[in-house]
Amino acid sequence: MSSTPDAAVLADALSTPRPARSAEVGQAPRTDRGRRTRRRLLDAAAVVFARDGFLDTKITDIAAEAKVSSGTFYNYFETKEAIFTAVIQQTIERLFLAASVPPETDRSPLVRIETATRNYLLAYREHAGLLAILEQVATFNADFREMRREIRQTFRNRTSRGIARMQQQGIVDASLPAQCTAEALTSMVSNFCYVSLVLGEDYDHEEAVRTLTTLWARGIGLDLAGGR
Amino acid sequence: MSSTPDAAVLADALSTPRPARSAEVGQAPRTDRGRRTRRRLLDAAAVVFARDGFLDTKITDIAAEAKVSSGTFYNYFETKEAIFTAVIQQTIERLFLAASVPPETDRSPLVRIETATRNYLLAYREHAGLLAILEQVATFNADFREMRREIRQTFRNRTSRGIARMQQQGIVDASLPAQCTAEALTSMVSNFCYVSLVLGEDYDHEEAVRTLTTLWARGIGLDLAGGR
Amino acid sequence: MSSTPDAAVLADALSTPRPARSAEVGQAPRTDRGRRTRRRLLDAAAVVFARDGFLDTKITDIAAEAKVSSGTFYNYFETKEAIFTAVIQQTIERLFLAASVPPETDRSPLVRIETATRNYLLAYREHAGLLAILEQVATFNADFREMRREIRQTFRNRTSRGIARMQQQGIVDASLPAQCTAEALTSMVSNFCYVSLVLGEDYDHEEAVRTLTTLWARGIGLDLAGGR
Amino acid sequence: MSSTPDAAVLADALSTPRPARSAEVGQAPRTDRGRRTRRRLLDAAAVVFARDGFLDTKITDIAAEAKVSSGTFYNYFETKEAIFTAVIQQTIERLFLAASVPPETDRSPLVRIETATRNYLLAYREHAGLLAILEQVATFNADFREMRREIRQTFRNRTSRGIARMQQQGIVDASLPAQCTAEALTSMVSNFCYVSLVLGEDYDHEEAVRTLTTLWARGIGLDLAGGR
DNA sequence: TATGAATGAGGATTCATTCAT
DNA sequence: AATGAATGAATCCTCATTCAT
Repeated sequence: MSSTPDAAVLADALSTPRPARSAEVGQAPRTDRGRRTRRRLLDAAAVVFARDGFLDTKITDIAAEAKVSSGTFYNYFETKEAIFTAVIQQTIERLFLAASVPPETDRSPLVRIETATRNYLLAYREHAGLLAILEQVATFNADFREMRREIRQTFRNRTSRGIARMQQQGIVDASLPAQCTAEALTSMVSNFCYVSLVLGEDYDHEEAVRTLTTLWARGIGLDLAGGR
Repeated sequence: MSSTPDAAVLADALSTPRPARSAEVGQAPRTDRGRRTRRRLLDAAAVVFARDGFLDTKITDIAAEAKVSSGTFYNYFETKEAIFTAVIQQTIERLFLAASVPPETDRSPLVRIETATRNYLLAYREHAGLLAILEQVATFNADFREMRREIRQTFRNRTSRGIARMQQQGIVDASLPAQCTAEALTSMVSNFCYVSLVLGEDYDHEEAVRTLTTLWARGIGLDLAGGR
Repeated sequence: MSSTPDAAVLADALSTPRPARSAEVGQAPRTDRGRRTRRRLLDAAAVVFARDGFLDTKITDIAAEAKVSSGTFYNYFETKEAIFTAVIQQTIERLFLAASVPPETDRSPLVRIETATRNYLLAYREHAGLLAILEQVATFNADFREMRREIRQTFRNRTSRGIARMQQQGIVDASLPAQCTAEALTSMVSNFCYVSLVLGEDYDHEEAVRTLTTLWARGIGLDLAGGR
Repeated sequence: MSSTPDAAVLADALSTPRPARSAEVGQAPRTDRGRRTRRRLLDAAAVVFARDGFLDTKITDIAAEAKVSSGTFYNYFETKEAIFTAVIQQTIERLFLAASVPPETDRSPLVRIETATRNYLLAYREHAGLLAILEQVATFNADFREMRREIRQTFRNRTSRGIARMQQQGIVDASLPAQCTAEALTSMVSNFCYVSLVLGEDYDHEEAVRTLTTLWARGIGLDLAGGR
C-alpha cells in the first residue's frame, strides 16, 4: 500500500491555498456594461484621489462616487494601487502630449524654449491635482517612486537632447554637462510648478513663463540679443 | 452481502430534498444540452473539491473548470453544498460497489474477511480524494456529519450482521457484543485507510491487508489454524 | 556628489515595510495582570473553540468570553491559529498524562492493555471537545495536520514498542509487523473514541473497554486462557 | 546674509503651541533624568523617522529605540506629530546654519553664489533623511505643508533679497522680477538636491555645484567674464 | 439556457492613546 | 517618572448568490 503519491497530493489539496483572486480581474470587461462601469470607476477615482489624496481615499469612497457597490470595485481592480496606476497612466499620457513641442524648424531656439515652458506650465496646471497625489504616493511607495522617476527622466532626457543639439550647433555653452544641466533646468521648471500650483505660491502665468525662459536660455549661454 | 441494497438505502438517505428556489433548479434538465452541462459541472466539482477541499473551492472555480459561467452553475445547483452532495453521492455509490464482497458461499470466512478488507482498501484509495473532503466537511456541517455517519453505519451494520451470523454458526466468540465489535473493527479498517491514504503514513498494501485481516479474524475468535 | 549610498538607504526608508508586529507579542507577559489576562484568554478560547468549532470562532468571541477588548487579544496572540496551538498543546499534555500506563511489572499484559484502553477512553472523553476541533483544523491546515500526526505517532510508537516487547517475550504472534499492527490497533481505539464520543454513537463505557481489549489482545495472539 | 535671524524667525513660526492635555506634557522636564529621557526620545525619533518614514513609524518603535516604555513617550510628547515637529525643528536649525554664507564683503558675487550652492548641497545631504520625510508628511498634513512652505520661503526670501541687492548694484538684469526669479532658482537647487539625494539620480558633487552656479549666475545676467 | 456583472454582509487587524500601578 | 496593559474605531476584502440581458 504505497500511499505516498496519493497522500502527497491530498496533503496538498487539504491545505495549499489557491490563488485567491480569479484571473478575471484586470482583464478588459467583456460587455459594454462592464466597460462603462470600469470607466465610471476610473473617473470616480480621479476625482476622489485629487480631492482626498491617496492615503485618505477609501475604496468605498471611489465605489460610492462611481455609484457602485464596494464589491464591484474588486471586479475591476485588485487594489487601490492598481486603480491609481491606471488613473495616473492616462494622466501622464495627456501630460506628455500637452507638454510636447512640435519640431517646427523655423522657430528660433528661444521661442522653442518659451513654448516648451509655457506648455509644461499649462499641462501641469491642468493635471496638478493628480500630479500632487503622485508626488505623495512616491514618498512611501517604491513602485510609484519609480514611475515618478521615469516621468521625470523622460522630460530630462528630452531636455538633455535639446541642449546637446544646441551645443553641437555652437549656439550655447558647449562646456556645460548636458545631462546635469538638463536635470537642473528640469528641477527648476517642475518644482516651480509644484510650488506655485500645488503649494499655492501665487505667480502670474506669463511672468513665470518669461522668467523661467530667461533663466533657462541665458543660463545655458544662449544669445538673447535682439530677442529680449 | 451484496452492496446494492446498502447503496440504495444510502442514496435515499442522502437525497434530502430542499425547497427549490425556482421550480427549475434541482430538477433534471429537460434538454440534452442541459444534461451535458449538469454532468460537466459534476465532473468539474469532483476535480476541484478533491484538489482544493470544500472550504477553498469557489463556485467560480467549479464553473471555470466546467467552462461555463458562474451564473450557469445556479441553473443546476442551489448551493455549494448541493453540488457537493451530488458529487459525494456518486462517489459513495461507487465506493459501496467496489467494497462489496459477492456472496459466494464456497469461500471460507477468513477469505471473506480478507477479500472485504482488500476491497475496502482499494476502494478507499480509489476515492481517497473526495472521502478526505467529506471528512473535512463533516467536521463543520451537521448535514454532512450525518451523511458521514450513515455511510459509516452502513459498513458497520453490514459487519455487524456478518459477525452475528458467524456467532450463530458458532465459529466465533459468541460473547462479543456484535454491534460494538463491528464498530471497533470498522474503526480499525477505515481509520487505518485515512491515516495511510490521507495523512500519508506509508504501508505496503499487502502487508496492511494481511495484518488487518489477522487482527480482525483472530480478534473475533475465528480459528485460524490451517489458515495462517 | 556620489549620492548612491544615501539614496539607496533613503529609497529603502521610504518604502520597506518594517515587521508590522512588535516583538513583544508571544512573549510571556511581564506583570501578574498580564499573566492573568493571558490565562483568561486561553480559558476563553478553550470554551469557545469547543463550543463553536475553529471555523466559526471569531476573535471577538474569544475576547468577549474573556471579557477583554478585541485589541487586547492581539497583545497576547498573533492569530487564531496561535491561540489554538496554545490551547491544544496544554490539552495534549494532559491527554498524554492521563492516557499513560505506569509500568508496574506485576500486572499481566492483558491487564495492561485493558488499563491503557480504559485510560485512553477516559482521557479522550475528558478532552473530546477540543480533540474534535483539532480533527477539524487538521483537515484544512497543514501545520495542525502535522501536529495531529505527531500525537498519533506518539501513541502508535508507544503501542509499537509494547508489541515488540511482547513479541520478544514470546507471548504474542511474532510474525505480525509491529509498526503496522500498532497503526491498526491505534486506529481501532482512537477512531472508536471519535465515533462514539464525537459523532455520538452511544456505547457503554465498560462494554467498549472490554470489547476493545479483547479484540486487541486476541488480535495480536495473546493467550486469554484463564483471563477472560 | 547671516542665517541666524532666519533660523530664529523660523523657529518661532514652527512652534505652534497647542493646548496641552495635561499641564505637564510639552513643558520642559523639571529633573535631569526627565531631560535625559526627552533627549533620548528625540534622538530615537530622528533615527526611526529617517529609517521608516513618518507613516510607518510607530510610537512603540520610537519608545523601543529610546529604550523606554510606550507610556513614557506620552509624558513628553502629545502626539507623533508633536515629536516630529520637535525633531524637524532642530534639523531645520542645523540646515540653516550649515547652508548660510558668512557675509564677508571681499568675496565676489559669483563666489558667494557658488559658496551658497555648495553649502546648500552639503547641508541637504547631511539631513536628506529627515528632509525626505518632511517632504512626505507635507503631502498629507496641512500643518507640515505650511512648515515646509515656510522653510522654503525663508530660503527664497534670502535669495530674493540677494538678487534685489545685486539689481540695485546694477550687476545683474534689473528687469527680472526678484521674487519670481528667486522662486525659480530655489526650485532649481532644492529640487536638484531632492532628485539626486533622495531619488538617487547620481551626479558628481563638484560638477553639480559648478553647473548649478553657472546656470544661476548666468541666468540672472551676472557677467562671468574673467570668472569662468 | 447561458452569460457575466452587481451585490453587500461580515470579521480580522492595527496602533495611537489612555489608564492603573 | 516610568511602566506596560487595555482600549476600540475604522477599513479592507471575499465570494456566494442574485439579476438583467
